[in-house]
Amino acid sequence: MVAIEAKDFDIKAILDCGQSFRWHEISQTDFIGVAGGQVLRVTQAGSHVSFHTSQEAYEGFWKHYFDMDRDYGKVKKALLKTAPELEDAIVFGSGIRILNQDLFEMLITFILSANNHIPRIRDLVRKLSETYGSPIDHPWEDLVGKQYSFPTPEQLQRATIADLRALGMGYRDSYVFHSTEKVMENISDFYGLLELPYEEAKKKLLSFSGVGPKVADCILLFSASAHEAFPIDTWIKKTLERRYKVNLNQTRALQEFIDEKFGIYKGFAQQYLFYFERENERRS
DNA sequence: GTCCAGGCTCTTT
DNA sequence: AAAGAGCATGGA
Repeated sequence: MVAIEAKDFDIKAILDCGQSFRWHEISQTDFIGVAGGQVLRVTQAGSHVSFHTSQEAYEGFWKHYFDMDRDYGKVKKALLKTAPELEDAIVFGSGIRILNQDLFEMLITFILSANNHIPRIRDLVRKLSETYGSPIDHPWEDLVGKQYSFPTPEQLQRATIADLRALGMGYRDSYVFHSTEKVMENISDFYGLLELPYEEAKKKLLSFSGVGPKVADCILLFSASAHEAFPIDTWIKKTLERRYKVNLNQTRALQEFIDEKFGIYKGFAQQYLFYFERENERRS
C-alpha cells in the first residue's frame, strides 16, 4: 500500500466529475476502479490518501494517472486571477484533478457519450469491457465483482456492428466500429496524437467517425493533458448562459470569450464549472 | 406519453 | 458558415 499526504485531492470529486466511467463508489472516500490493466482501490481520510497497490505500480502508473505531479494550487490561483467569479465552483470542486487516461479508451468512451446519459455511458463501457476486455484478478471481488480491462483496439476489432448494436449503444455502433478500424490502420500514428500540439491533434481526431468538436475536446483533455481544450456540452452551455449571458450561437465570439476569460487553464475551468453545475442540479 | 442526455452526421440554405 | 432533421436507447 502507498500512503501519501496530498493537497488538492478529493477522490469523490475526481472520479465523479464525468471524466472517467470505470470507478465504483464504495463510499464517498472509498473507490475501486480499473485502468492500465490494473484494479485499484483508493481510500481517503482528509489529506491522507491510500492507494491500495504496490510502490512500483503507483510510481509506474497511478501517479501519472492521477496527475500527481501537477500543482493544482497554482492552477486555481491562475484561474481566479482572470476569472474571480469562478470562486464558488473552484471551492466546491477544489479537489478535482484531471486524469491521464488511455487515448483509445477515451476515444470510444466519448463517442458513446454523445447525446447520452452518464449512467448509461457507464453501463455501455462496462459491457464493452466485460465482452471484449481481459479479466483482471483483484482482492475486492466481494465488493465489485470481477473486473475487466477496457478492450484494446485489437480486442475491439473482433466486434461487428451488429455485436455492438446488441450491447445497446444504438446508432453509435457504426461510429465505434469505424473509429476502431481507423485506429487499427496505424496504431502508432494514433498514439502519436499525444505528442502533437492541441490544434493539430484535435484536427486529426475530428476525422474519426462519431467525433465532433465536443468529443474531441474531451478525449484530449482526459488523455493528453490538453488543458487548452474546453468541451462545450449541454451543462456548460447552461452555465455560460447563466453566469456570463453569452450568446451560444456565435461560435467564434464564444471561443474568444472563453480564451480570454480562462486562458491556458481553461480545461480545468471547464471541469470545475461542469462539476459545480451538475452537482447542484442533482441536489435541487 | 413527452422530454432529454458530457452531440454527431448529413442535408439544405 | 450556419441552421435543421434525424438519430437508438433508457431514465425522469
